[in-house]
Amino acid sequence: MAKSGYERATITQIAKEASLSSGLVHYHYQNKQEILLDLIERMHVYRTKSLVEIDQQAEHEPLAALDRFFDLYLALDQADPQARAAWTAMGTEALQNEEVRVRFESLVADAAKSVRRIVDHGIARGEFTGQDTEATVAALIALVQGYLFLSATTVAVIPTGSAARTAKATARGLLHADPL
Amino acid sequence: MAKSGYERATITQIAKEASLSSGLVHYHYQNKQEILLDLIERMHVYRTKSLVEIDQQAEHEPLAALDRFFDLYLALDQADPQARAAWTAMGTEALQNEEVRVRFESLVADAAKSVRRIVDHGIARGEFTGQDTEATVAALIALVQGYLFLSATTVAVIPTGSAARTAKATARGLLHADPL
Amino acid sequence: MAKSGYERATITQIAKEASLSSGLVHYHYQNKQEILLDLIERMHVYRTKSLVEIDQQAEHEPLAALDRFFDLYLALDQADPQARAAWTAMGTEALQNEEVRVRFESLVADAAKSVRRIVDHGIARGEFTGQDTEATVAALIALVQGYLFLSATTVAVIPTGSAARTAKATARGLLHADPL
Amino acid sequence: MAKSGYERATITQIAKEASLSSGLVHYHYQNKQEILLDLIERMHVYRTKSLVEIDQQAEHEPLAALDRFFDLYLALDQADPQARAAWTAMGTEALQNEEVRVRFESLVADAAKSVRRIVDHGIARGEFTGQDTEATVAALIALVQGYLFLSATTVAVIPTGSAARTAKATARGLLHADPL
DNA sequence: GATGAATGAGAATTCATTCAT
DNA sequence: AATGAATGAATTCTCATTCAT
Repeated sequence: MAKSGYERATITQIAKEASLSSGLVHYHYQNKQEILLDLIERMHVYRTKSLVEIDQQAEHEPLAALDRFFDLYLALDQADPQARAAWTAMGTEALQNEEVRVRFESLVADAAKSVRRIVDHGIARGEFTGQDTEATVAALIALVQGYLFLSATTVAVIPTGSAARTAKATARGLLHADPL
Repeated sequence: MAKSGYERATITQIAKEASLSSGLVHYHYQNKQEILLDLIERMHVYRTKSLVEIDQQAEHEPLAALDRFFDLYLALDQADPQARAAWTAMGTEALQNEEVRVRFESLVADAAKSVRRIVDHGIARGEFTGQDTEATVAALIALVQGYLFLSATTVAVIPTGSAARTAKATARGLLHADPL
Repeated sequence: MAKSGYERATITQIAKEASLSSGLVHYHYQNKQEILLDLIERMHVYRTKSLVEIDQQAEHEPLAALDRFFDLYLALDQADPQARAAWTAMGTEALQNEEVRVRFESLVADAAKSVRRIVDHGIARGEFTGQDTEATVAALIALVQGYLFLSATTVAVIPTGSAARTAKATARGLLHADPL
Repeated sequence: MAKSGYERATITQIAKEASLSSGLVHYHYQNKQEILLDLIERMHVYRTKSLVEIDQQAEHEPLAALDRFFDLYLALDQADPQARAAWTAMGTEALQNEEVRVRFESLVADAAKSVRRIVDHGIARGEFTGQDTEATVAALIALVQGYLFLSATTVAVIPTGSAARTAKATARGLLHADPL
């Protein structure tokens, strides 16, 4: 699904890639959508580990925590490229499928919660300034999602290599934090 | 395609919605992909009109031009909701299809060009400050794309109503421009 | 479906037997069940013609009309064997499928209505005697259905050749009519 | 199989309903058909007990024996509803499957044998009159089978509650026995 | 230009049956 | 005896595309 997107990924291909029979896939998952929902669940677990660490770091080093957040979602070298592609596949299907949308939304909400923690602590510590925290958090999340999507489609406009770096710089500008 | 996405839209449905027969659709378009490519082309024409106006405004009122840019892509009340949905459908298919990707990329490039003009003029006029123009432009485009996508999927995280307003505020913070 | 029953009949087989592609079958029928429902509808039309004639005859020659009724449903030589098999297939699926059940029921109701007409006229003319008309009609319909089913399954118990003749004799006994 | 019919009943469902694993079902039965054949065999044993009693009663009280026969197969309150449904499932599959047909036929033959005994004794005792015993027996069996089937499918035509009662009345008419 | 029936290549899904444990 | 994962053939259904009219 990460490779081909939800629609184009066939059960047969998925099975073959996992060296399974197609029947077995349906033995474990009632239907194709369930595979995607499980993928989202696994993504949740996968990301939660890192987000917990970031949450801890947020308390004392909010700026470093923010950098790490961007690295987690955007850094092409560090972040699992499969995870990036899977994230996009989920989001894409969420556009058409209510059940997927709801689960994907909670994935985004998790990320937003961590960002909010970072921003709150940064402001509390005087490292960031910002009026509308809500809007800032939304902007940072949108930034991540936008970079993620554009780096996969519009190579020329958003130089892929520097998505995380650019995001970090943008965030600093937005939060009036010390520049990179 | 805007309604259901590229994959889920069937030729028969498209034909019915246009009060045509499916055969006639294939008389005018060689295949389904060509319909999408034509849609992208039409989107290009459709957006070009507005972008030309924004380009003109950029010279003397860069901040107002920027606001108008966000309204064009994000404002739920002003922007054509079909256009928003169509944009997302194109982008989604661009993820899987090289030919679509290339055309979609030029759509994004058009938008990026306008933003760059705005930023350049704003800096020249002393209304904006910013070090890395390239990064700023990329950030603003990513912001638009991110908001567009998230407002369609994660209702709770990004309050749909205020996407354009939030984007405007973010941009001001990023460019050190006068706040809203 | 008449040959193999509803479940065992595959769309592919049905298509092949009609020299069609399986896709075309689904172009005309939304799903397999619709084929059966159409078959019931056609059976209704097919039987209605004969039942109308029987209804007319019932007025002046109730006994002859009754004979003709049995011939219509049971006579192995006269009745369309495909129609007999189709009737059984419908009834069988009606056991499991509510939508089919309802339509099949109205098929049976049509037959019952004709039988009631015959019995009523016969009693009015003094050719039949019988106390509980309702029960008699039900018995005659059950008789037809039972013979139909048993002649298809239990060759030894119900000698197939004489189903109609036996039914006629039974009906005479039941109605105290002149014997065959 | 009684619940869903032979085709729709899956081994997994059967196993679950019996609190077994699907593998164990196949340990005891070579294939699905064998389960049905065993069901027929069990039905034979189950019915034989009652038929033996009816056979005994037939000698001295043929009319009462006949009533009991109808109650055994048709009475909604007395007869095991599962047995009724199972009977129908067997019969349905017998239409398509020769091996099942043969076994089901002997089930019907058992019933027919009892009915014949009843009729013979009734005539011998002067309680019944009838010319063609063979035809009368066939009619009574067909009546049972027809009621059984119609009461499961055509609720409106055959009032379910009174199947046994109606059958008894019909039989009396047919045999010129004292009315109910 | 226009229609819509027709095709056929998949796709998801089901399920009896097998088999390692 | 018992489990339940695993297989794979079969089946329904979808849909882009073609084509006779």
